[in-house]
Amino acid sequence: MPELPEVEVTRQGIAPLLIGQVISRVVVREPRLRWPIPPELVKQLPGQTIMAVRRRAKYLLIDMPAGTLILHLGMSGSLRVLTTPVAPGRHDHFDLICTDLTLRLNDPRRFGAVLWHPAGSAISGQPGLFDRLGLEPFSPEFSGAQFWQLTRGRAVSIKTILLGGEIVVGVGNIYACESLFRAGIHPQREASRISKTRYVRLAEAIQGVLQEAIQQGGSSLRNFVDSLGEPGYFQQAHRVYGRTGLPCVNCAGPIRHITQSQRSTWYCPRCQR
DNA sequence: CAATTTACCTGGGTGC
DNA sequence: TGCACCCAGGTAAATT
Repeated sequence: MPELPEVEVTRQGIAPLLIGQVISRVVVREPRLRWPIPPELVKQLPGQTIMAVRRRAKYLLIDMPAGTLILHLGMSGSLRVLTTPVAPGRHDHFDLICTDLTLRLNDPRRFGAVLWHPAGSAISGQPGLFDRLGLEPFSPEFSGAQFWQLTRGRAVSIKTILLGGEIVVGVGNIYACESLFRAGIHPQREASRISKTRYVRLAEAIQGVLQEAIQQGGSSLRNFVDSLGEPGYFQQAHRVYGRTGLPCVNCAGPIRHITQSQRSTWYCPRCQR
C-alpha cells in the first residue's frame, strides 16, 4: 500500500534513470484505471524529453516541455524500469517507452491513475485533484502551530483528519496509526480538543515516522532496474499497526484494534490519550 | 458547509 | 479442490 514513503522512494529510484530520456512510444494495454488513461497521451508524449520527476502528496509528476505526466500508484501499483525487452505480464497496464529504457506500470487493483496536465497552467490548480491538497509534511509551512490553527472548529477525530489529506498529505492508514502512537494521542480524540503543544509533538511524529520509513525503504529496496521495486517498508517493524493484542513496546499492555469510518485503527489505550 | 457513507478493484486469507 | 465470503485501503463522489 503505497503511502508517501514508498512513492518518494520510487521517485528517488526512477528519477536519475528517467531524466534526459526521450519518449519514443506509449503503450496502453488497459486504460480503465481510477480514471480512463487519456487517449491523447499516445500522440502527445513521443518526442518529449523528461526534465524532472517530482512528487506532490502521493502523486508522481513527470515533467516534460509539453506538460506533466501524472502517475498515482493507488493501493497496489508499482513501477519498474526495464532496459531489456520483457514480455508484459498480468496487470502491466501502461508502458512509457524511452530511448534507453521502458517505465512500466503494474497495478492489480487498478486504483492508480495515469493523467496528463498540459503546460501553461499551474498543476496545483488542477480542479478536484491538486487544488485542495494539504501541506507537504516536510515543507517549512507545515508545523505544529499551523496544524493546530487549521484544526480549529473541526469536530472529527484526529485520525480522520490525518487520513483526509486536506491539512497534511501523504499519511495513509499505516502511518496515521504509527504517528499517533509516537505522539501519544488517542486516534478518536477530537481534532479541536488537542492542545497546540500536542500538535507540535504530532507534527514531529509524522515527520519522524515518514523520514524513517523513507530511509528504511531506500536501504532495503531492490534496484528499480530489471527488478520489481519490492517496498522496503513492508518489512519495517510497526509499533502498533496490525499488532492486535500484542504487547505495547512502551508499556507492555495489549494493543487495541477498532474501526473508524470503515478503516482499521490500532493504538495503545494506555499510552495514547 | 461539515461530516459521513459509498464506490471503485483484485489478491490473499479463512471457513465450510 | 472449490466456493462463498471478507478484508486490505486512497480518494473522489454521493449522500446526510
